Amino acid sequence: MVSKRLSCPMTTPVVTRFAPSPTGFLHIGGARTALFNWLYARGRDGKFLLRIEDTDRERSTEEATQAILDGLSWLGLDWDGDAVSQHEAMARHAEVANALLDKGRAYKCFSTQEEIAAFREKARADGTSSLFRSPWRNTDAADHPDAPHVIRIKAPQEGQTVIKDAVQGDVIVANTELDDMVLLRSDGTPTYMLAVVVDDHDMGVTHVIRGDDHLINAARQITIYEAMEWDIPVFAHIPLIHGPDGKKLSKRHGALGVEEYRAMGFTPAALRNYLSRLGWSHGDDEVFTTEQAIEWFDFDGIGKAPARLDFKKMESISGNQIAMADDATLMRDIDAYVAENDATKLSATQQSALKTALFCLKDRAKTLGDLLAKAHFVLGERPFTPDEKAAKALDPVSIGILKELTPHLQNASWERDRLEEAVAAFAQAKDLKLGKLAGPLRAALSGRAVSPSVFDMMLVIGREETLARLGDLQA
RNA sequence: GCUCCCUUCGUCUAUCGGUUAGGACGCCAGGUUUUCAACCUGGAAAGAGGGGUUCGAUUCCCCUAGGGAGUACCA
Repeated sequence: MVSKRLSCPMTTPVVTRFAPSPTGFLHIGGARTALFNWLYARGRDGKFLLRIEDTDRERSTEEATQAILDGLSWLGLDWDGDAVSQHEAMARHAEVANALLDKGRAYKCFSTQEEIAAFREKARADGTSSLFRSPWRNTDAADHPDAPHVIRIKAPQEGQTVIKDAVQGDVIVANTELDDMVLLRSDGTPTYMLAVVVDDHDMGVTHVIRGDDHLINAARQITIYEAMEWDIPVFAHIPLIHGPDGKKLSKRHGALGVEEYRAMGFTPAALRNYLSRLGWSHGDDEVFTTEQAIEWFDFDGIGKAPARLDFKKMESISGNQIAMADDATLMRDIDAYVAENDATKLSATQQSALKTALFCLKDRAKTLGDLLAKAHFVLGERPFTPDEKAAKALDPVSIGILKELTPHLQNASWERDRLEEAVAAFAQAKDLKLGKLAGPLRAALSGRAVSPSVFDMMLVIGREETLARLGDLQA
């Protein structure tokens, strides 16, 4: 159920944002959140902004920021304008906290952390609410001591706050559940609650699409919006992604960062397709282009339950995406994959050879690694040293047969149908099944037991090279 | 503890009160086949449990159970 929007979508251009904290690589769950924000904005002619939530100076690193930027770029999720640093807006956050103070919607709280801890302990023992109720909420400024203090929001204590969530529906939170959260710490730095609200407002964010671990936070944030009399954005809290075992994603699952998927040979298009289907659907559509996803994506297709990662399905979608990829894009993906996984890059010769072979490689690979393995016949060089399985196919008898076949190839017209006819005719003449012949031929041409069709390979490498490879065989 | 959210085949999901509960991945059987991949045919496989509301509930409401989140001077 899609709830009513607070801001008017007809007059307000859509602005979404992705706001990761730079404490590590781009998490696969974060990647999906970014993807959803991106799809929503791109499908509505809106803007997709990027904000690095680096207010926690201890844990934030420059490397992590770079890793996130790289991850997003690789995934093809381009953001509008420059990525902004939340940390740099600290002065503005303090300004808003003070404005709230002036409006009487916030107050200085001089309670020490020890006092608060004691309060909570007692509350727990008494079985009463452990939400801290500051004694300073209504104290006159004249009675304020000259001591360190935080600034707290004066949250409503009666009534309820309604989160009109585009995914979860209306979520009602009793205001007795909301505490006077800290806006500005005693050292003058803003808390996350203050910073997100101020930044989202200042950046003109109209739709906040994020993990549902923030659902309750939205109620707290709404109190800030209301105190400042700012427009409340549309919230869309999406369920988190879980590991294959249904548990929260953690180190134990491995494959947490998008770069690991890149290393596994998944293409950006494949990951976009798979990730978009985790928690979102458009009828029975499974394999689709990014353009279609942009066109189709909307909140009403988002489910409410967390989804598990399924590598088998990811591979299947990846295979389909590789098959439907255009050659130029695929070559770029392959290049990046090779550059990252191998010590050496593809030579210009290898690249052009690979390109001519793509037609028979694309539809039989699930990952880029698969594709490359089957491309050995254009990537390798004569003389080919057969791997173990290929060597088995090249027993003396088979080699003898291939030697006999060679002259037939010498004279054959070099077209797919003619080649097939020639080889089939030869096989029949020798009273052999085609399969009996194709095995050794494949081994001779590629040095592998797995490859594209032998006829396609002959077409790709040409007559001269085909004959040369057959000639390399030693009985 | 309290508050909030979630719950359809093993997995991802469709269904927006009336369906033999559909599709996809995976799995099983058969077919096709020059390997792999692909493809074709068929199959097993689901509404957490219990109450309501209704002529009729997977669908609406309540309870229970099981998951998850929040309850910070973390984000």
